[in-house]
Amino acid sequence: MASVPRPGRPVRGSRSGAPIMALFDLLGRRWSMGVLWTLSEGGPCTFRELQGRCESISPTVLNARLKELRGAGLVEHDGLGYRATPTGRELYDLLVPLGKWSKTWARKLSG
Amino acid sequence: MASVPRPGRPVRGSRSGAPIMALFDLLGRRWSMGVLWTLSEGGPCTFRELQGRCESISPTVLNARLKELRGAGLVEHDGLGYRATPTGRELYDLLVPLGKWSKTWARKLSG
DNA sequence: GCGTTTGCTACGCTATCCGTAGCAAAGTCC
DNA sequence: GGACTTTGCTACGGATAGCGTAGCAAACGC
Repeated sequence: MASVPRPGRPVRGSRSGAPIMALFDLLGRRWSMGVLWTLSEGGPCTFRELQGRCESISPTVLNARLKELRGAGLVEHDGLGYRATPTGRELYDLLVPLGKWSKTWARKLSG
Repeated sequence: MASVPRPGRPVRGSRSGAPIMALFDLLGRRWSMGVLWTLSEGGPCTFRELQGRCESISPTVLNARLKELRGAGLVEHDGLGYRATPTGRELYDLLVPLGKWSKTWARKLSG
């Protein structure tokens, strides 16, 4: 499996390991933001339900993304299932404006 | 080449084509956010200089990302080179908080 | 016991990404 | 005019990441 990108160490796309590049490396993987988004919006849930919420994700990739997000301290797993950590919540809060913006973007593209 | 994700049409990861999922599809590709970030931070520049700023991107992928970002109306190309469009700027402005946040995230992970 | 749920892995295939090389078109200089 | 450089981009072959389907071991419910 690919290693979990961590700020301060060289990551894909940056020898310096600048935090933003480490973050982009982490989030710039298929389904990374989608999983965090879905988990934060819909609330904590099991692996299988998360798979269901993300209509078309394969368990292989879901598991990979969850490992990475857990390694990055954004998602955690307890007896009841998966949930966003407070840190993951923070990041989700920063993604919310993207959700709003994407709607106006959609109008621009179609109109 | 992969098609440019557009809101309103089914995209990777969402049959509904919800704008946010189309955006995640677009941004959740290697170097997508990095290119937009680099272009917005450093200002307009040529293909080759952009390649230089992104230390380790291959021209194949840079060209693919640029086509997608242009198709999405976030980047444009004139006689002088590439630049972020006003829309691309808007999106960049939403990414800036991620840059700030990533620094505290980095401290959390290392400390 | 027996069925269900859960988290996850195995497998083979496709798509994406990689580095290196190089090409055609457009300047730039003399 | 002709040589040189810059620019945007493509070709190629190999490596990595992601895909869908199937299934397994452990934990639970009854």
